[in-house]
Amino acid sequence: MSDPEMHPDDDPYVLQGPQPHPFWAESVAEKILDRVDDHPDRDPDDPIVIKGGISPSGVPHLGNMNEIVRGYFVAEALRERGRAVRQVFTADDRDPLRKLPRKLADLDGNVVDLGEVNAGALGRNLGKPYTAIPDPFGCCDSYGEHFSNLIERSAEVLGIPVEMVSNTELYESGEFDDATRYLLKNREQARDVLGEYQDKVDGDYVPFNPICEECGKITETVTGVDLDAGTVEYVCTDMEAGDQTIDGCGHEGTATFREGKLPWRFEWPAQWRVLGVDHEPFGKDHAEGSWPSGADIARNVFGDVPPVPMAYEWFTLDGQPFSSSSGHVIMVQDTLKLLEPEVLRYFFTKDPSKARDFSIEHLDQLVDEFDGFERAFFGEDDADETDADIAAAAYPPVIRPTVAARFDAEGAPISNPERASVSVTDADSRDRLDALAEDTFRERIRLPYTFAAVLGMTDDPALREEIARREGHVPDDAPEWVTEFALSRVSRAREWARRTGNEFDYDLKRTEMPDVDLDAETEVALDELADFIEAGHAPDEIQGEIYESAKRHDIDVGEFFSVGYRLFFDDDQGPKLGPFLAKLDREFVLARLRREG
RNA sequence: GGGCCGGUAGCUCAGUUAGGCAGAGCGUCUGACUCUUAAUCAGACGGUCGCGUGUUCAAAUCGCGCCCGGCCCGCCA
Repeated sequence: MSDPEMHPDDDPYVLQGPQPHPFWAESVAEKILDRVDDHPDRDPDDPIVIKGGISPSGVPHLGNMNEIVRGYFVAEALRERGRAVRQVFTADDRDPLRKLPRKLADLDGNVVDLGEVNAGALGRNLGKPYTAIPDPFGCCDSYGEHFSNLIERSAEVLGIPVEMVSNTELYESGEFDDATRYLLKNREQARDVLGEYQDKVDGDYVPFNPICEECGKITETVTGVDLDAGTVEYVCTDMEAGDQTIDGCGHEGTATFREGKLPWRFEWPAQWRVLGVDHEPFGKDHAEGSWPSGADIARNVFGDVPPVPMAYEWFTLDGQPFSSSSGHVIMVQDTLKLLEPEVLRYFFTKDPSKARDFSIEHLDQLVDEFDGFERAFFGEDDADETDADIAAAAYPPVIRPTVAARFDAEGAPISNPERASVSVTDADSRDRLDALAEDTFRERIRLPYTFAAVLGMTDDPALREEIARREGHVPDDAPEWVTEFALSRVSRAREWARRTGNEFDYDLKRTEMPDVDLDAETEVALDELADFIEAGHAPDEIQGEIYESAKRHDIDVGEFFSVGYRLFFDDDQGPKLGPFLAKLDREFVLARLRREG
């Protein structure tokens, strides 16, 4: 094994060094155009193909979404330049199940322990292709289809148009036949090239793994190749999978090219060939491993030009690596309970060559940053030039699926839209929506995230709105859709505060009175306050009376407020108390101030 | 052991192309507002730009050496 020279175009760290554009996706798009327009045998009118792909092996977490969302921004930059783009995603579902995941997720994105589904049944399927394993949830045709569906839904809720391609179907329909035949015919050459990267490749190596017709597992021992018949002979031997061995059944049989799979290092370049892939982002795990060999195989075995690569760094979740097995994961569906989809899309506009933490604890920072990004696009901030340039390029693809979801074809706002994101690819709709974003959507109001969290202290929508108005976030003349849109952040921010249990996690203690320790003076002051409220006074007057009653009894004003917050929120801070108490139902307020329950 | 990517304020991150005063937001602290929803406003604190070294009038930025973290270099994907 040596260290083969890499073709200069195949360096996967494409964002290293000088870049022509401030937004990375535009720089990558430009690279793709250079390659595509240079390509001797390709029709410039053919759509550019961007691919991503993973094995549907378990919970598809936010990190996995890089495969789709990074490609989306590149696709958008190309569409912006008038090119037609197909974004495809291969579910690499003929890969064998190698070990049992500890966590799974149902189609709605609820994570469950392996023990909650039929683990025993799953264990019998080690070594079989994901599409040959029954769905543990029983809702899809196979294990592979279940998790492919989950990935597809993740893309869908982000409004990203992806064509899902099942690898198994590519094999079964014969799409891989030619590439397989070619590799088997040229297996000397295939061995030589791959042998540069892998020690294990020896004279017996055959780049094809049949599926055993007896036990259904992927096998590795090919004993003969019959190109004319289009078959291989095999023996079903044991297979090493990490530290464990998956037993073979010893069966000797014959398989067609459709009854097996190519080893990954060949399968990837074969996918590029079959699907005509022009660009593919991939995680850093591939960057030094399968990418260099794959690019080499494409060039020097298949005689193809490999796609424009892009290695991306991995995300962490609250500072720790994502781990499907331990359950340290978050899915798109989860994050959308905490943030608007455009904020999540924005997260993926950041430089892919840097590792990034998705911090739930500091989610308010991400949202604030997004709000600033949006203001920069609309020219509402004195953003610096670079930020403005990035916003100009990145904001339209970030916001378009949101605008598409919230306005109908005539540009009229849709109240409580069913979906938060709708994907759009055709040029006319894109233009219409971008114009809509520029003139109508620019009126949107974003409540500061932490303020929205505080508004979540009450479930009463009218009260939320009133407080938002009183605090000047929503002007009197705001159109109805603007108000609704502004307040739609409250439930998400509320969920964030609740989940993190942070200082914005106010919760009106309606049913049970929190423990309070009161001295006699304070009790009298509270009684007087209750009497005052009972007599019927305006919100501002109640606020004033809180001061007055505290002063009358020589109680520190700050402490008296704290007592109030303790009584109603079991917290030492909270909303502006007077107006808030004025809005709550009188009976409850009086009873609580009088410590009656 | 070898290769690659990353390391900038307490936190999240810009800035590294093309060398030119060390930056933003958040947090913290102080002050103001006849003071209590995230307040707001003003100000302050906060840095060995991972470490060292070389080049340079000038280094977060370029070279070399090293440290730390991650990934790859077996299999698999």
